[in-house]
Amino acid sequence: MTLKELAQKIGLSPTTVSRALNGYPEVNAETRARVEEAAAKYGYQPNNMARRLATGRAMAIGHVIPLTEHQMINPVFAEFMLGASEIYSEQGYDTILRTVDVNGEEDAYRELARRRAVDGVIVHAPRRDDPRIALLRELNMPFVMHGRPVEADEGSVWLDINNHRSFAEATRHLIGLGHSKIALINGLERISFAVRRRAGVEEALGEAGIDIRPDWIISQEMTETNGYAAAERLLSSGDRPTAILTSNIMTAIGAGRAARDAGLTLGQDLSLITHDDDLSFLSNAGDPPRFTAMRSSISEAGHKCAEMLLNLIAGESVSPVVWNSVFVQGRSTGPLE
Amino acid sequence: MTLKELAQKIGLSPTTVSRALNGYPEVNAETRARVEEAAAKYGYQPNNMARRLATGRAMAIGHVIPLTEHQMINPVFAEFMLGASEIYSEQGYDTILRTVDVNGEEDAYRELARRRAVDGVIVHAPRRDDPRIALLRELNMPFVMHGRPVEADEGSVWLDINNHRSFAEATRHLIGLGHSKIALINGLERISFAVRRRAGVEEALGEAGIDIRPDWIISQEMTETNGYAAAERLLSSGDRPTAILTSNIMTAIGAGRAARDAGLTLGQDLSLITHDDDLSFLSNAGDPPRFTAMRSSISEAGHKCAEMLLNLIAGESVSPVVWNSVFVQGRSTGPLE
DNA sequence: CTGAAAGCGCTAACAC
DNA sequence: GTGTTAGCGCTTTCAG
Repeated sequence: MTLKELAQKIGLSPTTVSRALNGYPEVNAETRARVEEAAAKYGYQPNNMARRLATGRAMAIGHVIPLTEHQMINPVFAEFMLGASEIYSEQGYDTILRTVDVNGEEDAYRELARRRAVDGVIVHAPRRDDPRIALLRELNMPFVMHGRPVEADEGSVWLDINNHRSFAEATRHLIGLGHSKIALINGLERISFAVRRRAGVEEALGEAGIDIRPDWIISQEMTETNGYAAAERLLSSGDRPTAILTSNIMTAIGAGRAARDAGLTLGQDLSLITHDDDLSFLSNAGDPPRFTAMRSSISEAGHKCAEMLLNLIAGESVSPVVWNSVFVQGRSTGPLE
Repeated sequence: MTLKELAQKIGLSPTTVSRALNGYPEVNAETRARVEEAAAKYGYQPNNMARRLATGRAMAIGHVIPLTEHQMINPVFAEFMLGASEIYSEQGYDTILRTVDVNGEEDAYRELARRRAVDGVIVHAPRRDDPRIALLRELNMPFVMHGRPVEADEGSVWLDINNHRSFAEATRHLIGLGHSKIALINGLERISFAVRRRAGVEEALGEAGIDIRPDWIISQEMTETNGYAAAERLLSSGDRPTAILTSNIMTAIGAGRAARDAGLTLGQDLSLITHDDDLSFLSNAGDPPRFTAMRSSISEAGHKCAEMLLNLIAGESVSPVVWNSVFVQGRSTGPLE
């Protein structure tokens, strides 16, 4: 069923039907109702290819995922898409995915632009001196970043949680409980959030007059294996931290197990606080230890980023957004609370 | 630069230019050369939207990823896409991704079909009584499965490794080394590969007259945490297995650590063999224990599946493909080898 | 408020 | 071999 056929059925011109269905204001309310009813009745679906050609818009959003980081990005990415998809499909947009290896990133963006395959892209996990920013500007491609660029930057649009504040607060919380030997198992510091988290921790330690021990600040990919290894190292010394902050739940699970293997009881011999991206799949992840967590919902972030990007594409002006993580009291935070 | 403009530049009709660029045989070789040269010179890029409308083909392949399984599917999926993308972009196809939650799967496929957004889809990890098969047939949507359907099924197209044989061989290998107390930490048995792997192990045990111990065959999502827990249980009893087969490397890493924590030395007190999907990111995963592995390359599988699907879409007849995993001798297989 | 007409940029019959 | 002529199904001026 094409627009033309539908128009014939109800004795209107294709033009009017198109306008009615696309919410143009000049259409008579009654006419619109009639059109909508008929469209529903005949199950009319506009042909996207035709619409794309006529409007010049691709009606698609691109996501370029470098495989190097997919261990970290992937769980987050899937959850992000869940939220973003809601907006996309609501508005009839498709998601175009390009998985690339280390060196394929620039090419992928260039090709998307050249082929006019997408109207805009989402950039995940901005990095230090991120080359994607300049590239996308050069390509004149609208983009929204999930995460905040490290470098001060006028005019870019992003959504981020308040990493600095969250980690400062968590550290203050620990200090308030009486801790002074506090370690951080952070993500890779070439990604912006990790830089900010570290700064937050250091700020809180500084305020309290606690010396920063460089060997207690660990930066690595956030996997369970790495978390285990890092915590094992931290805890093996006689002079060990009494509290550990971790940057995500996988790391925390690893660290928690290392603590147990070292004969320590969480919430008693060791405090563990983790940032938790609230990934839904974790309900399946066995029975990980639970900690006081700073939660932020990735799928909501996806939802919001998608909204921001579509607004940007529509020509509206969009400002960066900072969300605060919610501080949640869980089990086994102790020892002094 | 449009086709028409390009045609004018070289004094040919748009038709001829189109034919030359699209490899139609009737074009004069010299003409074609001239066209190609001009296209390169002016950087002509065909407008995909127009081509799509004219041909009626979406020039896109769909991948619907249910989030429930993404813990398992995701690492595999990213690697798969790396291989598939090569074929897709070579042929000018886009990848359309839909991430859905538990109940959104059917809707997603229906919508892709209704909006003619894709020319075909790849179905990942076929399940027992997989509803997607009937659905896609109903929708008349070409599809290729990565993995083999559990139920015998005429006419469906898939690529699978020889799960049954691989696991049977690995088991025979262990038996040949003198083992008789062999456990399997398998994936979820509602996914087809796990059913076949179990059957392979049981066949080899049966041949050797070894009784199957149901409590030594464990079926669960393949995560490091689960692998640890399962191995811990298996090894805690006095009557413990001397060899463990695991279904993927994450599980193996977990199991390996459980063994170590139980005071066992791999390749001496315990043999560990794992299937390894050859995920490239694992080079970053710390320093996991290495085992005798049955390797299969997921990115090659993606490459091949994409090829099969595009052929299918082109109307060629395509048959299912079985690939053999390569059995690789690694470190620490012992104890008797 | 509605309609007629002209494309969007390409492909595909059909002629020559 | 190459060109001419119609579209693909929609949106969008421009009239009325």
